[in-house]
Amino acid sequence: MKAVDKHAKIIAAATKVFAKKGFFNARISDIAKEAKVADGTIYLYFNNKIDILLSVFEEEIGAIITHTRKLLDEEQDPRKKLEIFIVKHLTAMKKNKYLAEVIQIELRQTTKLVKEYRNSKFNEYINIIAEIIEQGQKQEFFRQDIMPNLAKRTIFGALDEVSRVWNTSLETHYSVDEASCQIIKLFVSGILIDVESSSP
Amino acid sequence: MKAVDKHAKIIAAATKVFAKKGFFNARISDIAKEAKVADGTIYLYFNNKIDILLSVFEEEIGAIITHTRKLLDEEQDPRKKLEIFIVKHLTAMKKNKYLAEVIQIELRQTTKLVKEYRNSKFNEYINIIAEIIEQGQKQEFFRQDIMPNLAKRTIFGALDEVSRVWNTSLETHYSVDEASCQIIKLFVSGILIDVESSSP
Amino acid sequence: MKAVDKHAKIIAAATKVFAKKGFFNARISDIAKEAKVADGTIYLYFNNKIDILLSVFEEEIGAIITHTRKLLDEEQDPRKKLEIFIVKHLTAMKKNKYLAEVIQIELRQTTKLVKEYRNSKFNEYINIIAEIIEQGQKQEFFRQDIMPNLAKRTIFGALDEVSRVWNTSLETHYSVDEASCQIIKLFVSGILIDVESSSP
Amino acid sequence: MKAVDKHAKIIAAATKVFAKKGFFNARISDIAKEAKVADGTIYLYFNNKIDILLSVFEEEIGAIITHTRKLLDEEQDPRKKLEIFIVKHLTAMKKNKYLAEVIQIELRQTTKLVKEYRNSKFNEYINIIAEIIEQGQKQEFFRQDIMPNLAKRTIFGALDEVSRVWNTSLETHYSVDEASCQIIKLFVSGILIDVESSSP
DNA sequence: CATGAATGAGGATTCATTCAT
DNA sequence: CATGAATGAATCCTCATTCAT
Repeated sequence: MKAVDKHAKIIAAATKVFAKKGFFNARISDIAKEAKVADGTIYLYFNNKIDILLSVFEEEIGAIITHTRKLLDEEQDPRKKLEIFIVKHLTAMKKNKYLAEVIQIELRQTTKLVKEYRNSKFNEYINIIAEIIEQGQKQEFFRQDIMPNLAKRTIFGALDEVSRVWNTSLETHYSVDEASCQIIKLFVSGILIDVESSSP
Repeated sequence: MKAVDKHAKIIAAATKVFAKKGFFNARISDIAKEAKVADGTIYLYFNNKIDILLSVFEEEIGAIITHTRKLLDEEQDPRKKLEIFIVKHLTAMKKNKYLAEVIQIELRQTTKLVKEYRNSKFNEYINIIAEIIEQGQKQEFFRQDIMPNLAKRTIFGALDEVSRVWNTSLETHYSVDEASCQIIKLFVSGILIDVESSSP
Repeated sequence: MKAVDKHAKIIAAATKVFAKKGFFNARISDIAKEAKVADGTIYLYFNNKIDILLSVFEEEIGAIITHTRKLLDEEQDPRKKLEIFIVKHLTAMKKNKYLAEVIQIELRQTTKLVKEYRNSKFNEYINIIAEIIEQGQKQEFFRQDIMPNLAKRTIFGALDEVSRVWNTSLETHYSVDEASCQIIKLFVSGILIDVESSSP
Repeated sequence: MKAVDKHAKIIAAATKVFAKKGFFNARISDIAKEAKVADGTIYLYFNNKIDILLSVFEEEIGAIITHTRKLLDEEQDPRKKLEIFIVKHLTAMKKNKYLAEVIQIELRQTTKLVKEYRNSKFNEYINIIAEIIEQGQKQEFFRQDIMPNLAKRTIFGALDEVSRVWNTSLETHYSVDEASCQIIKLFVSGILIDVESSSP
C-alpha cells in the first residue's frame, strides 16, 4: 500500500471516529483500529491528535470547495449560484454525515485547542457565499443594503444547523430537496430585489 | 452563605470556565477556584462534570426563555414578535459571551456525552420561533408554504453563527443593531407574504 | 500522615528505586509502590520524574553537607579536616548505598537531562574540599603549588570511584577504615609539605 | 563498502550520539542517521541497542589499552610508567570527548542494564594501574602498605572525574599538562617511598 | 455542610525492533 | 546485504471523583 493510501485511510477513519465520539472522546487507538493500522503508524503521517483533526477538516472541506467551485463556474446567474451552493452544501452533508459532524462540532472546538489556527479552508468556503452575494449586488439582482460578510454567516449558520439535525435523529427528517427548497425560499426571496413590489 | 447562593456561584463559575476552555479542557478545580469553593464542594451540588454542563445550559437558557416570553407577551403582531426574538437573542449573546460560547459549543457536544439527554430547554427555546411562525401563518402574515420546524432551525442557526463570530474576534464586529437589522431584512422580507408583489 | 512525611517517604522510595534500576528504568509506579502511595500522589509533591531525581539529589546531599560541616567545625587542623571529610564521605556512602548509586550514576546523567541545572548542592559539597585545601595552604601545611579546584575533583573522583565498587560486588570489599586509611595515605602524604624531606 | 567499514561507521556514530544524548535519550534512528545507514542496517551488525553500547565501550577502550601498553613497554621505571598512564589517559579523554562521556556515563549504567556483563575490557584497563603499582612495590619504589586494587580505583576515579569536567564546561578548563602535572604530584609524591624522610 | 489530599484509571505518544521488498 | 515503513508494548502524567477530617 502506498503512503498516500494510508494517509487517506487514516483521514477517513478519523472522520468517522471523530464524528461518532467527538474529538475528546475519540481515542487514537479507535482511529487506528478503524483504519486497520497500528497506533504508532498514525504518528508517521500526523504530528498529534489535533493535527489529525485539522487535516480531516482541511482536506474534506478542500474537496467540497473544489467541487462547489466547479459547479458554480458553469452558472452565470448569481440567483442560481446561491441555489446551487445551498443544494450542494446540504447534499454533501447528507451524504457524508461523519464530515457534517466534524465540521459542525469540531469547528467550534478548534479555536480553544489551537489559538493560532485560522481555519483558512473554512473561511475560503464561506467566502464563496459572500462572493456570490457581491456579484448579485453588482448585477442588481440582490439588494444593495445587504452586507455580504454578515449574510454569509447567516446563510452558513442556517445550513449548518439544518444539517446538524440530520445527525441527531431527534426530529422529522427532511429530504435535501425539501430543506433546500425551504431555505432558498426564505433567503432568496428576501435577498432578491423585488422589482414588482418597488413599482407603483 | 445559603446553599442556593453556592449553587448559583458554581453555575456562574462553570459558565465562565467552560466558555474559556471548553468542556473537556475545563478542570473541576478550575471551576472550584473560580467559584472560590473546594473541589469536593462541587460534588455536593452536582453529580458530576457533565451534570454541571447540563445545569449551566438549562438554567441559563431557562432565564432567557422566561425573559423572552415576557417580551413576546407584550406584542401581538407575529412580524414584530419575530423581530423581538431576533433582537433579544443577539442582545443576550452579546451581553453574556460566556453563555454564548456554552450554548454554541457545548450544545453540539452534549449528544455525544449523554445519549439520553434531550435538551428539553433548548427545544423549548427554539420552539418559540416555530410558534411565532405558526401564529403568523394563521394570521396570514407569513407564507403558508414555510415549514415552521425547518424555519426555526434556519433562523436559530443563522443567529447562532452570527453571534459565534463575536467571540472569535476574527472579523469585523457588527453591533447588535446592525446584525439584527440585517438578519430581520433577510428573513422577514422573505417570510412575509408580499401583498404588493402578488397584485397585478 | 503529614505532607512532610509523604514527601520524605517518596524521596526515600525514589532513592531506593533509582539506585536499583537507574533513572530511566525506574517507573513512577515503582516509586509509588515502594512509597505505598498512588501514582498520582507523587505529582502532588513533585512536578515530574526528573524533578524527583533532582530533589533526591539536593536533599540527600544537603543532609550530608550539613552533617559534614558540623564535623569539620569541631576541628581546626586542615590535615585532620581532610581526613574527616574522606572518612565521612565513605561512611555515608557505605551506610546509604542507594544514595551512593544515585549520586554516582545520576550525577552524570543530569547534565544531559536538564541543561539549565547547575548542581548547586553538588558544587557546594565538593567545594568543601577546596576550602580545606586553601586553609591548609594558608597555614602552610599543604603545598602551595596544588590547585584547590583541580585537587577537589581529584579527591572527590577517587572517593566516588572507590565507593562505587561497594555497590557492584565485583571485587574484594574493603572496610570504610581500610579504604579511608589508604586514600588518606595516598593523598595526605602527597599534599602535605614534607618538612623532613626538605631538610638536609 | 565493506562490512568492516560499516561496522566501524556505526560504532563511531554511536559513540558520538551516546555521548551527546546519553544512552537512554539516544535513538537508534539518531545513530543510523549519523552513520548514514538505514535503521534496520544497524541490526545486521548488532543484536540490540545495549549491544551497541557494549561494543562501543569494548572497542574504544580496547584501542586505548593497546596504545597504552605499547607506550608502557618502552619504559622500565614504574614511577615513569604511572606518569605515562596518567598523561595518556587524560590526553585520550581530551582528544575524544565523545569517548570520555561514554566511558564515564555509560560505565555506570551498564551494571543496571546487563546483569551478566563484567566489563572485561574496563577491568583490563584499570588493572594496568594495579600492575604498575605492584611492579613499583617489588622494585621498592612504592610503599608496601598501598593496596594496588584500592589504589587503582583511587587513581582511575581521580582521572575520570577530572576529565568529566572537560565536557561539562562548568569550570575553568585546565590543559592536559596542568592536570597531569597536578595529579602526578598528588599521587606520585604520596605513593613514592620517600627515601630522604625515612633516613635518620 | 465544607474541605482538599489522595486515588488510580485512562490515553497520547515514543521508539526499539521486525520484515517484506 | 540494505532499506525504512510498520508495529505495538510500554509509561508518564492528568484529572474526575472520593472520603476522612
